Amino acid sequence: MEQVTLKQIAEYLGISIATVSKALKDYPDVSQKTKALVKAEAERLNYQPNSFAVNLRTKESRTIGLIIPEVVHFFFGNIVRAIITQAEKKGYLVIILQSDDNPELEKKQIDLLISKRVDGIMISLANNTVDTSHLQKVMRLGIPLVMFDKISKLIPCSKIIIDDRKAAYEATKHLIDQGCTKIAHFRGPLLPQNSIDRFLGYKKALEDHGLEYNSKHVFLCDPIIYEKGREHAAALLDQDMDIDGIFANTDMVAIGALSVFNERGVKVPEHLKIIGFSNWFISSAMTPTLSTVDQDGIKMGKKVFKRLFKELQAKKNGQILPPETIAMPTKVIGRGSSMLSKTAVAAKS
Amino acid sequence: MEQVTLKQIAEYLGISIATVSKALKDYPDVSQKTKALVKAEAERLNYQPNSFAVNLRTKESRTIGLIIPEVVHFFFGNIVRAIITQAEKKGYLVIILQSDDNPELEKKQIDLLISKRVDGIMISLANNTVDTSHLQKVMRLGIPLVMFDKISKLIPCSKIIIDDRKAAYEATKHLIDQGCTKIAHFRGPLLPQNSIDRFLGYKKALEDHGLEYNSKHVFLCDPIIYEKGREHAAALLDQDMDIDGIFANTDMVAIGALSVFNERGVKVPEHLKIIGFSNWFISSAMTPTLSTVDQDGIKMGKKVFKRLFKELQAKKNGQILPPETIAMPTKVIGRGSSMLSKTAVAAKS
DNA sequence: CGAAAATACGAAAACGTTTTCGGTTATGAA
DNA sequence: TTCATAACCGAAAACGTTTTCGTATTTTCG
Repeated sequence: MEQVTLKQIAEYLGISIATVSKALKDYPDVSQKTKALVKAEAERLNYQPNSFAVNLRTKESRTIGLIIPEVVHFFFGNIVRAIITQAEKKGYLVIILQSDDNPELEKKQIDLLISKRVDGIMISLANNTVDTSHLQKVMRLGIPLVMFDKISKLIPCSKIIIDDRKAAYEATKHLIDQGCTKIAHFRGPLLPQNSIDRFLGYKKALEDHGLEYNSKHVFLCDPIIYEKGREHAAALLDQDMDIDGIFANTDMVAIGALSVFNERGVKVPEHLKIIGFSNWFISSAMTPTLSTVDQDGIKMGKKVFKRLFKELQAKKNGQILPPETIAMPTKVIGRGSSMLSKTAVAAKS
Repeated sequence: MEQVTLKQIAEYLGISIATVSKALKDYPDVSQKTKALVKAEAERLNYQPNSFAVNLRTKESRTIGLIIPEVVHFFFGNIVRAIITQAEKKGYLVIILQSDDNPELEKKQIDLLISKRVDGIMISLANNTVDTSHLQKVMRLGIPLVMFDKISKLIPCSKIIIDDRKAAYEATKHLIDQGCTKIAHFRGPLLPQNSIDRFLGYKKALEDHGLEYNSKHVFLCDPIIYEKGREHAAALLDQDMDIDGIFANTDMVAIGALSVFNERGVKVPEHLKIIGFSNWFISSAMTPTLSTVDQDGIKMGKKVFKRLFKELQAKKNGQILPPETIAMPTKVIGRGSSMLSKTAVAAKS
């Protein structure tokens, strides 16, 4: 029941603790013979180093922290998954915390991770995080920090993002290409850079294609949930607005809208075309299938960890890497909700 | 940049390390005056105890491990979320590992958690885990272990589950109550107790209501994915099987089937009724809305952590609790895919 | 006033590892 | 044989905390 220690192996073999330790780590100043003996004994006793002691001595925990607004989320879920997998391959364990989009909680969680002495931190900010003092603290302590998806431009750390503006532009352009002329936007909350950029991309696309921008055609979804999609879709119909296309901030919202149109007999895509964002798995299972913007969570998660790992390695060598911002590619996926032809088309971006 | 230690506070105040430590922990043998001084100084220097040292000394990490087959999953996602939240409230951090339904990986991850000296472990087994030696090892080391959802009856630890058999029985009965007489079952893989029990519940319901059980009406979904639902639904139609109801192992499979019926113009629920399992959020957003069995991941997650916490506390007091198996309630949720009336009905269970 | 009891503090060991540095023995060369 | 060198091993410090136990000082009370 009690875990075996170096001391026990040493006593059993009648040698010193130091030699046992060195033998197990293949130090050159231990003979092959004793190495073999020690290793055999360690194996036999099922020795596992006490990581508390190792951590204390080496000052590293081989553990990294991850804070995200929400775990139950197709996009974030994939990121989490990719990060865990990659980290494990490199011998790192991941502590995951969920901020629930609550800046206060986020702050506490950062402190928690710091006090646990994690080697590095990855974070996607809460929607309305404005005070960034907790993040500055992380930087000040020299803990490698990588932000992704929802970032703050104020913090000089590495960031993995997508070009939301460009992606939104292309989603909107897709609707225009399909013949839409009056396009509404179901936007996300006002604060996060994310929703701002998507909104700006939408607006720019309209302007570039000679369509009038009308602020009445922009609906706020805060929070970004299914119900908001339903709500605004219903409003659209009730007010008899002359809309023939919708660019939704997120698939979830688009699906909400879609459900209202299905209920009310509004034909999609004939009467109205709609495109979402994120390419949740479920969007391809809807009727009609939902057009969307593909945003690969797995690739992003990989990138996030890899960047952190690089900074971790650099720190070990006493270096400090200059922050880097990487934009992941996205692509518009045209499906049944925006295209009459049944053949789905993918436009590169 | 360097973290402040007890020693520094002690030197600054000209007192001993021991007194500083005790002052911060409100030991009775420290005067109010010095306590105040120490606390003020600690606050000022932003002291945070080095958890490595604390862990080493106290032999507990205040960290627990969680292994699940898949993070990106509505049900598991909710469980993860609930566990993280509850754990944080009690001062525990959670290390999450994903087994990808791979028994080998699961084994390695258990070893990883043991070597990290987590205080306790929560696990939902991979679908085809048969060798349970790694779990026995956990038990042998006296590490509190709680299994949930996908469990092994061979391990004498606490388990949080649902009564799959009963739930499946009631789902099938629901279809029968709606007038179905030829009911197919899209079942899960052969090994996990889960799918076995759901299958058995289905079979029992048929028999209890005078309907003939026909093994040709049972379709295997392995893995349990959307595509399998589509595949079997298509087969059903192609072979012109005279089926008027489907009980699917999972909502995902039901949604796959639903999409085929939508495409092929099979009216649901008029021609055919269908019910899923798990009550994924998305099931209420489908057209038609999907009937299902509600299985509350959040409640289950809470229960899982609470049980582990209890065992953790007991262990601290040198006790060891007898294992307990808790079944969480489920309930059938009738929606558009199985009921003609638009009003959804919830039958208690 | 003197003894007993209460109060406040600190010395030191312990947790299990890593790593430096010095020492001992064996090896080889002169 | 002698000395330099290489090969191997171990003593000991260090990481930062917690906690026991002893001691010195003060207080209490007969």
